[in-house]
Amino acid sequence: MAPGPIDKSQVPQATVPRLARYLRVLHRLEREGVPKVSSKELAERLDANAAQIRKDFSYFGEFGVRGVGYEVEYLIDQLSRCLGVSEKWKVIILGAGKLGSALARYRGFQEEGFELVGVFDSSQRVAGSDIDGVTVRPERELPEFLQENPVDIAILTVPGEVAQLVADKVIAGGVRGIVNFAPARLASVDGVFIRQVDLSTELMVVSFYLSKECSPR
Amino acid sequence: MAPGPIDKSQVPQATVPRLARYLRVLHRLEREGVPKVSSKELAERLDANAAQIRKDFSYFGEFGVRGVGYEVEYLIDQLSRCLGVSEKWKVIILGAGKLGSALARYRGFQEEGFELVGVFDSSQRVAGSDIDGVTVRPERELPEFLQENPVDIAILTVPGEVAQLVADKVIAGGVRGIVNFAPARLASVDGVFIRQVDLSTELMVVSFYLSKECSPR
DNA sequence: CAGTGTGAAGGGGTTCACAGCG
DNA sequence: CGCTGTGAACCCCTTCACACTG
Repeated sequence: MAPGPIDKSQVPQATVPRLARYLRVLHRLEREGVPKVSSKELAERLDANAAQIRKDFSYFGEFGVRGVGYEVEYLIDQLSRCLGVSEKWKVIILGAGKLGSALARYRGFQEEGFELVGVFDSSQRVAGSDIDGVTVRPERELPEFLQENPVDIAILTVPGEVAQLVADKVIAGGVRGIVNFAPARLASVDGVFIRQVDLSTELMVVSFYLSKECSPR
Repeated sequence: MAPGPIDKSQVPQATVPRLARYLRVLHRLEREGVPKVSSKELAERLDANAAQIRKDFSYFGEFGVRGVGYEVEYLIDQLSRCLGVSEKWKVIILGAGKLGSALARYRGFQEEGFELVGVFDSSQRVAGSDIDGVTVRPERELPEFLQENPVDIAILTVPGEVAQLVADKVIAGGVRGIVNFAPARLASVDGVFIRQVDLSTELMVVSFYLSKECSPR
């Protein structure tokens, strides 16, 4: 692959979440003190296809040594850079309900370059309370907060009915990335990346494959 | 499409989660009192392609009336049956941590034919506590519980290190479907459907598309 | 004649197979 | 000689276009 900046539109969308998974396994290998790894070994750990892994890497550069494999630490550096997790991203959570506060307390996000700088909720009841050191603020303070504290990514865990409204507010406040857990499609906006996550569909997918058949009538 | 039982392997994997989303929009239309809908109208609500929707339906039967569209209630019945959510599925949650208890309290699951019959946790501290009427039990009671109460689906929200261990236990206990939120691939087992959900990758996907570029070195 | 149902075309992603290199 | 990097084949899925029908 040619050197120089990579055109992201050339990278298959399906590749991106896989890179994140590769990175997780690589971190584990690093902790285990494994210095190098082949695409075949990685594939076994992930039960994936070795060629797939090599091709995914190839969109970004040549990270391996032919006949040998990949140096774990070097590969982690490269993939982190490709995924953009070497940068420090400022994150806020909108909606301190069940899911929102669960995510706020989740360590995993913090570990990979994401810094939770605020939690907002419309309810007066939860406002002022504290989630692992981050204060829950009333949602009406959001515009002012965004003006004073530039935020990169917003996680939406609000009810579906207000999701679009809240999304509009964070976008107006300069947020460029949204992970939406609310069961509502958000209108797309130029320059803003929106990722939809549908937890409630997951059980139905399982239900589909479990149910014996689905004959008409 | 021919009548009679449908072969699930004929249905594209990508179609299944979409059916769940169609169903959600249809339920909203039902609540709004809309009696019928065309694939074009559905497509606008979902921002999807109308032909896609029609093709997805076509794997299961002919649900519409040419020149008219689809009757909302009838379509809901048909899609529910296809997805298997007309049946009542018994669900347990393994791991009453942040995410586990958030999911346990989540109403959405209950509404679509899924019945939460148990929550289990390895910690003595949480065992005995109560989440919206469901008692959290110590994990060692799991085998006995599964013997007395047949369970269809298990939701895994345990730490990654013990996920495989816990999965083995529920499979041994007769569970045939697993939704795994733990950041660990589970070994596949014949006759058991496993769905992997990776929350921690979602932020990285956003980070990828936000970061300006990823030039080598 | 409007909107469904669907064969066929098109595109994207995965897998193969092997050339290339350490 | 072994494993990477990658063009090409393959496969799955999406989209188009239109025949079909209430």
